[in-house]
Amino acid sequence: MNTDCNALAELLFPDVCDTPESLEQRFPQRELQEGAVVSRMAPSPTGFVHLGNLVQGITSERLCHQSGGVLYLRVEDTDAKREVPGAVEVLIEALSHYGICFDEGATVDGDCGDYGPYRQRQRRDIYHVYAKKLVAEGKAYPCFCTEDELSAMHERQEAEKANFGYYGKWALWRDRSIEDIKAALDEGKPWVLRFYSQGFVENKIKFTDLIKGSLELTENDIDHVLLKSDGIPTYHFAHAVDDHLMRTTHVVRGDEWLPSLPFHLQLFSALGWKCPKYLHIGPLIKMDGDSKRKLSKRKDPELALTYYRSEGFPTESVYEYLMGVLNSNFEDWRRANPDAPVADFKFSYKKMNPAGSLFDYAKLCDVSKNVISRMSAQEVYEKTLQWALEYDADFGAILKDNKDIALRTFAIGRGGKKPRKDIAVWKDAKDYMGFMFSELFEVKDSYDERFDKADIKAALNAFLETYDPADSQQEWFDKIKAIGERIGFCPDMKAYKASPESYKGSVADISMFLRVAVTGKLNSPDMYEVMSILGQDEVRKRIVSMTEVL
RNA sequence: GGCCCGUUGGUCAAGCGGCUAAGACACCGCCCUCUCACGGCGGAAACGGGAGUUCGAUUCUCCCACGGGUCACCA
Repeated sequence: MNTDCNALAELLFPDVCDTPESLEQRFPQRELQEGAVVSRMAPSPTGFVHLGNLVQGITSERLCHQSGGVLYLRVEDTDAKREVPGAVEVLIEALSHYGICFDEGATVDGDCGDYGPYRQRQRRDIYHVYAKKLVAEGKAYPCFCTEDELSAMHERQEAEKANFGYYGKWALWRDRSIEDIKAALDEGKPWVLRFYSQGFVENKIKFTDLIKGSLELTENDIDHVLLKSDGIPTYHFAHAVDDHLMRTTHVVRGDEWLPSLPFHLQLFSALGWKCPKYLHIGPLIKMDGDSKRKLSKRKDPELALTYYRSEGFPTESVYEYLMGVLNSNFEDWRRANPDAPVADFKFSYKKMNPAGSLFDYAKLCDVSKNVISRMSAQEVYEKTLQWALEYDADFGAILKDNKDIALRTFAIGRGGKKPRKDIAVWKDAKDYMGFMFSELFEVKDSYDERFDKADIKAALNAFLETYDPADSQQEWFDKIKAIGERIGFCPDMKAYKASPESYKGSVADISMFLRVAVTGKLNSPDMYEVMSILGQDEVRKRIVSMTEVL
């Protein structure tokens, strides 16, 4: 048997010249401090970067960089059919945009690091060394089944209510003689390499996942494909070989991989390797009608990272929201350390929830308002401008041409102990401050019908008469009170609330008359500030035109 | 269908055998206040169900229900 296995290995992989030993030497153990985590992101280059990638990326990145370890990028391009040109660039760009930077691995212009190549298709020869070894040891064998045969098998299994898959009596090529194999090979039939599973579904294995805790799984009895007919490995085989040779200590991935974990464990064991620690992250869920489901690439635009960019969420907001989902104590930490860099937060996988989390848009907006409220006016201006130039060109041009006004408007109520929180996404800036620019100013709201138009007009005219841009805020406000008092509006809010029926209204209403005239809206930031930024001429012009339409 | 994971207020979540079961978002009320925003105070709101183990279960075990994931030469 053993001689047969060796002969088969030679027959299948005549060109392999490297040995497992030489590869071990080529990729030695990393010399890192005690407890250093080596992890990776291993996406397939589909051109679509989603929240799940980021969640996994943040987790890996924190674990590595908090421990003095290494984070690398490996491109899982084993499925040529799904590959999209330029996807690697898109991915690297998107992740670095969110602060995920790699220490080694695939880069835009090649590889960086001693454990490459980091693109799986370029590692073909490496996989074949181990494929040959497994065959020689009787742990893998070629299978010549066609797609049709396989699907026929699946149907029969369905009819017999048997478990699906290539195993036991269904594994047609499992114990074939070398003569049969030779014959098939001579006919030029395509073949895949399958794992010779020694597992039984009757057996349970115990395993501890760093996030899920202790698990009891069923042993794998399926002879999974190791190498596809083009000689390129499947995910499973590549995972074992790469993570071993690249000296990965922690594998962070979505929990959709949990069902194949028993197989991976078997593979590591068959190859004689210690398996890495695993962290299986629960999925991001969303409400769909009354039920929940995993966020889907096809149906949910909010899964794509580009969505947040075009909506105008600062990258920090998305990052901090996700950090809060991963480690819920992050929120408390952030409140206590409003200005500290996120890297100061002690991230722990132990705080991660084993279940999936529902994506909460309202929460994201709240986080984002807080993030933006901590920024300087300058920063808000720059980021709004950057966003607008890309997604709202007209607004972008206005911001660019009116930098001073924009900057001063963003500065209203900013920087203090209790900053305004009006903006969750850059898009909000337009509604918030559009009236500051003549191009966007329009009267959107109207006066409450309970007010007499003559009173409104009188108040506006009185304001025009007494308005002096040199007034202090107190002087300005005193004048408004006086105007109101003269026409029967209470100047003192407390007195007004005590007996509202004694007055036509209050000083708040007089302010509102001005506010609608000047900003076109019922709500706005501080009127005194707004007026001083707009300037006397513009303020007068707007009030005059309001008196004309009344 | 097989296998696996999960289940604390509307949502995110603390909790890890004994608590009046944190906190945040959203919601409601009040206060502050020239509107809004901010801030302050308060309110409503939860351990899926059933058996065990235990002096005592949200916490441990089992069963059920529900939800999710996975069963490819895709990752």
